[in-house]
Amino acid sequence: MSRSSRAPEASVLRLSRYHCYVGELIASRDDQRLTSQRIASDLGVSEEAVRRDLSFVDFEGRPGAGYPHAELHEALGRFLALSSQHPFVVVGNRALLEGLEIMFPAAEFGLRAVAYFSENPAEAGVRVGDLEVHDLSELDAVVASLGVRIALVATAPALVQDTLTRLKRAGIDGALMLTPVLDTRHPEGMNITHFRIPCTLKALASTPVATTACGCKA
Amino acid sequence: MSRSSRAPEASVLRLSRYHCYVGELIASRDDQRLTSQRIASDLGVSEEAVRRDLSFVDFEGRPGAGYPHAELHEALGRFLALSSQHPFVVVGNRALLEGLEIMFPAAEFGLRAVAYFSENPAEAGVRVGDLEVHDLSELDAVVASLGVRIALVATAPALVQDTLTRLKRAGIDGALMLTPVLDTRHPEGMNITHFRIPCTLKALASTPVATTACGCKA
DNA sequence: TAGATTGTTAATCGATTAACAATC
DNA sequence: TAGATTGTTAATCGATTAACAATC
Repeated sequence: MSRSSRAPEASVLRLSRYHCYVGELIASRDDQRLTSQRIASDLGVSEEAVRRDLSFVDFEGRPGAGYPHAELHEALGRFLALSSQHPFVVVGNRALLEGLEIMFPAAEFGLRAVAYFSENPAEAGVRVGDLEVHDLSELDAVVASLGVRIALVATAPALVQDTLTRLKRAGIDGALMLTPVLDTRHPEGMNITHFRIPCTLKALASTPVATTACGCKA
Repeated sequence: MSRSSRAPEASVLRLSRYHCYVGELIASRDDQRLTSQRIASDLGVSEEAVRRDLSFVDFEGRPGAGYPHAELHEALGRFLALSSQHPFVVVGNRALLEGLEIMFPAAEFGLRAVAYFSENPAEAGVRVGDLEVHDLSELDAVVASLGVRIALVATAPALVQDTLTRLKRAGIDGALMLTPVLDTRHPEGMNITHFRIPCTLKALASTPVATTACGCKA
């Protein structure tokens, strides 16, 4: 059931995991019953959390039965404002774009890279996978024609500020920053999540014995 | 002042940011006074949080004056159990390793990649930057000889479980996973942080207007 | 109906914010 | 000393856990 109040950030992040997860179940023709208990155990969260998270979505489970795969997936996509293969762009260097395709097969997670941009003008025009690499100057035109809203930013640290400004101007309003930058300034009205690789590596070095620890709340 | 109780995870992550930050100040010969207020404003956190976080570190600031750069950096490094250029290994594919060097210049953040491993046996032997790429089968020997403890994992999703098992056996006890996997199982006693790229992209797509939002608590 | 599982409310836990006495 | 800034304690906030009535 959908509530009046907005879902907390932590719930939204878990809901997006459920979306990937259910998508994968559907793709693999899974037909076992899908209950909060099963989701919880597969994803390593508590079953109460699963039910609580799902209560923010405009969708009802069946007491005694669980959640029908297709309807749940559809409802999660609607809640998260996702199309079936949600589009995003990537900005980085050619090698990284190539490597990323192997590490992160977007289609398997219900996403689709629709444009690549290189920070290096010399790399414009080459192909990476199915896509042509564009120069950063083409951002406006390409983004406008594709109607995409989110970006994965993986440029060199020095180019981050400029890249964010360009992305914003081109109409991108959500960015995931893979490039480590200490500075936190970013364009007004843009939604940014930082993955701080160096900080997290240092935190891992420090963490004592650690029996179990997963992470990344944002 | 160092406290008896352990610092919360969120504080450890911020402390590791302060470590990068102060290291950068020192490298750039900064000589302005270093106060909780300045750190807070530069890094986008509250000044109370800065003081609170630093209270876990065995080190005292000077009321009315602030924190001496070098001593603070040294104390943070000690708290986080870091050497001056803390070593880590990376497992992925060749293109990604190359691209990563541009996106994440480790030395600037007080870290140092000491060994690269490719999931693709055909890529063993090639050079990326200053390092030779090793085959995964060499993990044990290389890690043992270098005495490294943390890893950045960026293999294809299908190889993650195997990679983690090998890393653990080789003596690595902390890993940052860049590869998206839904499954949460991982070797006992290993400290793992997941950066969930697809989930975070989906969450960004969903997030409403957003005036300000930074993230990644883990 | 009985068994299973949902949706929601109340209690707990942890982290953040604010306030202030201690001190260079 | 006076001004500034620290370290710490108390109050607030949000998220997680646990418990249970509602329902297929």
